[in-house]
Amino acid sequence: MEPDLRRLILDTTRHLLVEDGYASLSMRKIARAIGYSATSIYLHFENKDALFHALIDEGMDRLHQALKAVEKVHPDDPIARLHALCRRYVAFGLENPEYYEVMFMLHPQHMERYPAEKYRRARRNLDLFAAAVAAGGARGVLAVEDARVATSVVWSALHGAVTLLLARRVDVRIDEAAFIEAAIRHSLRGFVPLPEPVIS
Amino acid sequence: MEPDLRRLILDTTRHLLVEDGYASLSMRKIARAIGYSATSIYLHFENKDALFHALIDEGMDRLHQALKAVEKVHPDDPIARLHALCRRYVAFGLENPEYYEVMFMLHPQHMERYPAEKYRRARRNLDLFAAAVAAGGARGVLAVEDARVATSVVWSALHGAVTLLLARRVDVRIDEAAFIEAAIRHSLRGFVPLPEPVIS
DNA sequence: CGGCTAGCTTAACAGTGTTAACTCGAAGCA
DNA sequence: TGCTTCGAGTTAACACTGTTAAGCTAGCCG
Repeated sequence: MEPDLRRLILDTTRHLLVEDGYASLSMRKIARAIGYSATSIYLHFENKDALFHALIDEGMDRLHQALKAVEKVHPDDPIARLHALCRRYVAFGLENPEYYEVMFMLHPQHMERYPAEKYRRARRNLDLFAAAVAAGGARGVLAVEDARVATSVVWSALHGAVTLLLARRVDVRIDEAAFIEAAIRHSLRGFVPLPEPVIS
Repeated sequence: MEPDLRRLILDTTRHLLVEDGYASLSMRKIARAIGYSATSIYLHFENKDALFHALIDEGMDRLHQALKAVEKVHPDDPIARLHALCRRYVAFGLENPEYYEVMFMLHPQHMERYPAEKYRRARRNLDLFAAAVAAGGARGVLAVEDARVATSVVWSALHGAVTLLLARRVDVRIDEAAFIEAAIRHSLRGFVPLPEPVIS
């Protein structure tokens, strides 16, 4: 009956994810929400994991679009570009907690491994950071030893901030915006070229 | 019959958590492992959440002991102390993924909120970091604006590294130890005093 | 009309957290 | 000793979960 039940399932799932969270989401609940029986979902997705993988795909695409948009704003200033990418990444995580959770926080234990073939899609997002880091390194404005490692380190810092905020583990007396800005600045300051190693 | 069934439940739960992971852990499975009926667990713990809260308590204590041990090694060098605390924190997370998960990665959605009264216990661990950060700030060897924020920022970076590693999201071509060391150094370098703001 | 198929359904299996009601033995006490 | 109380542990049940097997049915093709 429905022309694109798959599309309807995905939208409803995302919607329920926002409303009730990942923990309480069930196939039967999704089915109830769309007015079909639970088994209909299995006609469009192999299982619950496959459904979440599809959501990861969409989330990665959305993030990529968001990051690409800010990337173009600073084509010639790697530091400003990196700063903007960081802000956008954290903002995306906080604006789309349901996406962020399925994209980056579900463990291999919780979910069948995200197919390796699809990892490339996920890596595109990291590549935008890597390009800015490498450009800054090449231009000498950022102290970068290994661009690949440095990129992961920055990502790691952003990921830590997002996840702590989403899990509400950050001291409530700290202003959220101030914390985010401090985390990003702190991470970028880790790239400041030093005359000699101060930290041994 | 059993002199301390509560103790047995906790140990078995931790054991199962290590072996099979959080996702596949059930009250009935725990009960089967200890040779009691599932409902016996409810005589010692209000519900599954309470059982996990007890595990959080133990994890926080273990972490505190680990951090206190390294804290005493560098009583007069805030930077070295902070560095050692960071290493130990990450090591703890990777050595005790099951504890780390229930301690810092379960969402309020997944679990009844960890009681506010017990948060103090959790905060003790952060306080060890805060003391080192504040000491470094007072001594002028670390550039610290707001010690509370700075402490959370460092913690956030460590948390990001631990969670990405546990979720196996870090590029497999990057050596784990190198990544950890880079993340910690990067975070500490964010405290290097600067003559003027390079990052606007 | 008969047969096929796509799309959806119901029924079922084995599992989950949790509650209510029960058993049963030990302890306390008259 | 006999009776009661109590507490630790039990079974049975409820309302869920993801998933599979089998069945139904409307529409299309020959």
